[in-house]
Amino acid sequence: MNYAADGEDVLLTGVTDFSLRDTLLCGQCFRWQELAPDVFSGIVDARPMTVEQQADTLRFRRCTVREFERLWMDYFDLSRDYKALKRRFSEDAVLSTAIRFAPGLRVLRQPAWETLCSFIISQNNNIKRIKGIIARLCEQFGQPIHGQGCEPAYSFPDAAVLARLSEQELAPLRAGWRAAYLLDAAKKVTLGTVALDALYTDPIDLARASLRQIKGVGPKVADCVLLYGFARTEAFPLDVWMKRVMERYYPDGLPACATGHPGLAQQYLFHYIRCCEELARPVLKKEKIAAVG
DNA sequence: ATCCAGGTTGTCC
DNA sequence: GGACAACATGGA
Repeated sequence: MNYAADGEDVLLTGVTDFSLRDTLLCGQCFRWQELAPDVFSGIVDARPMTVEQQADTLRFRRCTVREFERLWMDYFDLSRDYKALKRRFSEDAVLSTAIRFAPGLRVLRQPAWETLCSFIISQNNNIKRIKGIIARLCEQFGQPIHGQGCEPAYSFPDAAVLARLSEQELAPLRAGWRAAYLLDAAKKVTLGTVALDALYTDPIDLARASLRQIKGVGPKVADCVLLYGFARTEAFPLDVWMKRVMERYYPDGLPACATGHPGLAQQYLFHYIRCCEELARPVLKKEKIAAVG
């Protein structure tokens, strides 16, 4: 893997084990938009970006090498050895299948506060609506940025900004009961009751307990935040889909080859089972079973 | 109309 | 500890 300036862009060549599409569309992030096949625009840390993939090259449009190293290298988890990781995971048959289904999947390292809010919003919600709520949150309360296109872009609002707002002021987001949870998160982060910086290094259970002081943060949301916002690959989000995976394939727990990074194994399994949902959906609902007699 | 969506909370036992 | 309804929105 090599990177260098190419005109106004940064060009990354020899990229392996990487799919921009699978990585950005698998439900771990909510602010990227596919402009054309394999061309995505999004905003990270108040920095708008358009990225495109062609085979084993990635182009970061209008980007300096310095910015690439400071932000995007980390964000896309480009330093991790996925090849070695996948080799080890593939000792297990189910994981091997899931990896072959989406070999370019990666776990992003997203901004912590944004990730916390995003996964509070995600609870009992669907991805399309999650994206809508987050978009409105940024438009209403974020800072306008001059983007790369003509449309105005907005940063993700700081915790301190949200902490001043009332539930009524959040009503236009149409976030339902989650609005109160967002405000509680904003207050606790602003006051330092929950110190986000410590969560990069705290023992995982301490980090979980810290996040769970926030109303609306239960075990699943806490682990999503730790995995996607802090690269804590020991975290293992158990949502409805992963519960089906565990029930169906791993009644005795994850295989030994996944120890150490269950969160990364989760990523392949989650994507696989969600895309092949006919394998996972319950055959019949209770009512229908009753009706059939 | 009813069910579901990357769950959590409060309230029972 | 586990079970279970309620919670707001919007799409299927």
